Amino acid sequence: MRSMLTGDRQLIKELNVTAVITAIREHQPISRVGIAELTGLSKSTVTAITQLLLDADLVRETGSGNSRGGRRPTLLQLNPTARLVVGVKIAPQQVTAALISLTGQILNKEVEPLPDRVAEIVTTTDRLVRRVVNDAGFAFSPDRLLGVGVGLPGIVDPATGSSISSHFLHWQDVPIKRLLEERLGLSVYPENDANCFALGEYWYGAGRGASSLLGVTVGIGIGAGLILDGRIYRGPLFGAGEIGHMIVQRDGPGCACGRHGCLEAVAGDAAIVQYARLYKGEPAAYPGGREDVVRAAIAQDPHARHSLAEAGEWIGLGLANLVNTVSTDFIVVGGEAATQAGELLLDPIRSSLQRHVFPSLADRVRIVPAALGDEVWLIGATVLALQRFFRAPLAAAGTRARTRAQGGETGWMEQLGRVR
Amino acid sequence: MRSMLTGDRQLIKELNVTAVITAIREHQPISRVGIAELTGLSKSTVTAITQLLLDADLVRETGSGNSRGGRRPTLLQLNPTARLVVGVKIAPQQVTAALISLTGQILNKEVEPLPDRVAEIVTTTDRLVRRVVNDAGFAFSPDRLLGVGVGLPGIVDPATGSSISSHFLHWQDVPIKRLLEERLGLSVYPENDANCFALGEYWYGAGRGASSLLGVTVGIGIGAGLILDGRIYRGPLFGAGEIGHMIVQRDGPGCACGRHGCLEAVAGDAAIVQYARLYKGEPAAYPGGREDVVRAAIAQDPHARHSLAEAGEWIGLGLANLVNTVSTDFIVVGGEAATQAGELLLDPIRSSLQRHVFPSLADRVRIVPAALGDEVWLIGATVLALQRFFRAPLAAAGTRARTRAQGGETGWMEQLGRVR
DNA sequence: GTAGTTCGGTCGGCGACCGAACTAAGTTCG
DNA sequence: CGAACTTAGTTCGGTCGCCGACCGAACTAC
Repeated sequence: MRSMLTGDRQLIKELNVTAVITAIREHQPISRVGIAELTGLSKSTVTAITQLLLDADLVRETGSGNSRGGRRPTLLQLNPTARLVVGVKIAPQQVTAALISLTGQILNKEVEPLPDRVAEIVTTTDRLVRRVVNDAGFAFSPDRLLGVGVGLPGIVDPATGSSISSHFLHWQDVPIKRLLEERLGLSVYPENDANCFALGEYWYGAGRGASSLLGVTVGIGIGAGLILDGRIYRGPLFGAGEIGHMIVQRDGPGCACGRHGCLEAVAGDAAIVQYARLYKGEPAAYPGGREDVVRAAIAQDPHARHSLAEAGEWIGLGLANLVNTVSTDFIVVGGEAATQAGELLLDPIRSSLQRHVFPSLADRVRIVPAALGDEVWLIGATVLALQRFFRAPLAAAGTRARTRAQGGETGWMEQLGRVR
Repeated sequence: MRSMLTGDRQLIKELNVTAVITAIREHQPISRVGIAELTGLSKSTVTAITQLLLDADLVRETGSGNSRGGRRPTLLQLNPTARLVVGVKIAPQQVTAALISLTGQILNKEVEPLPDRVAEIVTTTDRLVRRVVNDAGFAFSPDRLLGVGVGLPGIVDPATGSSISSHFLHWQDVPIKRLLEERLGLSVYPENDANCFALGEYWYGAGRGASSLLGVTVGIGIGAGLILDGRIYRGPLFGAGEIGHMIVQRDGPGCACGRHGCLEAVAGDAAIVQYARLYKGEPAAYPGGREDVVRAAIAQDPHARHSLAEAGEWIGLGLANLVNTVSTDFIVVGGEAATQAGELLLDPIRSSLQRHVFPSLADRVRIVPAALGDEVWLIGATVLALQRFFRAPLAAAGTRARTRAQGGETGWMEQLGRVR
């Protein structure tokens, strides 16, 4: 029997405790009064909740701040290693694990090559996670470890934590969450890698402070993760953001997915190389593939530049379509190709986006390069575990929940009188 | 100072009262025990809350149900006219207002031609709303009337309730919410018309029971409203769903919006007529425009049919792109052209969608015709006011709120001990 | 030195929930 | 056909998290 959202005291407490923790995380060092002002909670409630957090050693008092004309405030700070999270990235070539603090710092990191079979991947991941914790000098305990975020290519079912399908890993319905949880004894949060990228940039990178964010990765494939109101948006079919297979050219060139005219087919690594060879008129040019093309473009090769511009034109069109239909206003571009090519790719994307987006929106869309580099995947993956602790930056209130500040407008409920 | 989401007793009460009302609305007639099972609330709480609703005459006891082996249950039903809402549609030619009950029944309806100037439109709307309430024999009182939902073309800012821009009405930054509220003394909820269509079909039409829904209207323009987890998704720029200006053909035919290759330009009414004339080889054929083309298609005219098929092909491609990127699984198609042409248009759309959507998603997307006819706009508009009362069907829990059924998994909070 | 301000803590009360016990009104079965 | 059992709904007492009011400590300003 499905159960509707209802509230009880526990809900209130969870709401308020996470509000306090989040206020501390985002504004530390901060006083109790500061928290009260920020959250709208009363001073007494803040006192009580911070006491709980102090008892649990999640928060520490760290000296006192400047007086505002009276008693000096006691400042509170998060204890970043009171709890820890582990981020894992499963890529086509290798597995990486990193131990990460509550403030997003990487404390330890290790890599191993990716085995072939699923069972071995699980074993390798298990070993890496344990090693990365133990070698940093922490006990491997569920009390200390909030969980393990796992970024991997392909579509993941958020309910079961199964990898529904992953082209690159040749997976189909692999219950990766269950497999890893059985081995590790920790909560495991598998997630699409583009979503991890978007989450990482949203919490700690270029997207801090944005209300929503589209994180685009350009490389062999073209992927995107969509953050709406602080949470990953997956959609009912769990494939949201799969921009690489948006069809931008009806009856266009064939794609690995079996259809024609996908964005990936006209702007992915392979297409970039193909364009460059075509423009140059040498079918064997750029033997090193996309890396060669970008290197040549940086060295002023006009054919290579033209090729990047063409890919950027298509990507910009695809992004414009997403902006037109999803109405998002902040785009972060990363991934290998984008990182290597920088403005040589970003500039054509930007100009194409401007031309193709709905005119009245054109000047309200920001598009920026990724800020976090290669570790964004790991950090983003851990956010999934952290969200049990912290509320997303700027997280919108739930469905109907009032934020205390505005208050009014509801009204009608008061007419009902008191219970009993 | 921004205030974070926090909870207090009032929040709990609001949550639970709306849960109870919603349970009654969706499952009436229903017993108190039934509500308790449905919501997860205790019997005693349900008793208390239903007592409040009975006192307010929002709910009535209507006999008793069948025994399940013990005392017979007392059945509760909503009093559909305990509160009323008014739906308004501002279309390019006319203004319509309808008085609607809590169960979505139209009690009274009136139409007037659309005046030119904004001030006159406000006056006309004010008059219509008052008349539609008074003529039905109800007092025009804010206590009785929950509010007025207003559907209109163009982009609406949900925060201020201003019409940011409306092509068809030639509006730019019209504070329609404020203007109407000053006249009416009621809460006014302006909303994009495609969103109203989607909301109406979601609550009362073809989309009942879906978790998310994409409502597409095909006519002069092509629009769409997106319902995610029971709520309208507008996006940071408030233009979400503007599928009509998705670019499906790079450097394609010019569009009224100033760009090239928009879906509307290759599949709107004008394009349909253009195709038909081209196929037939008579530039002056089908003088009655799209209506003539569809009539001819129904009468087996091959050129007209081919023209609808071509438009459907493009629309299916556009929808496939939305499915690919937003990962929605349920599409309702309505609007004048779709209503008139029926399967002649829907069939090509369906087949094109199947071919263009990401293969693994193809058999999981449902696409159906609208169920509600012309009044969907009015009914959908009133949902906006009703949402203060009812929770959306299947509404997902707020950001972090637990639904009681699953319960577990949070865990860590319990370790904190009790407040004080 | 005194008055005023700010910070943080304590205490009592409130109110919404829940569980347990109870009443009410059926059904089942020997 | 009556006792035992079931189910529906109410009442009552208990719990717990929040809030407002008040207080002392610590600091500034004059």
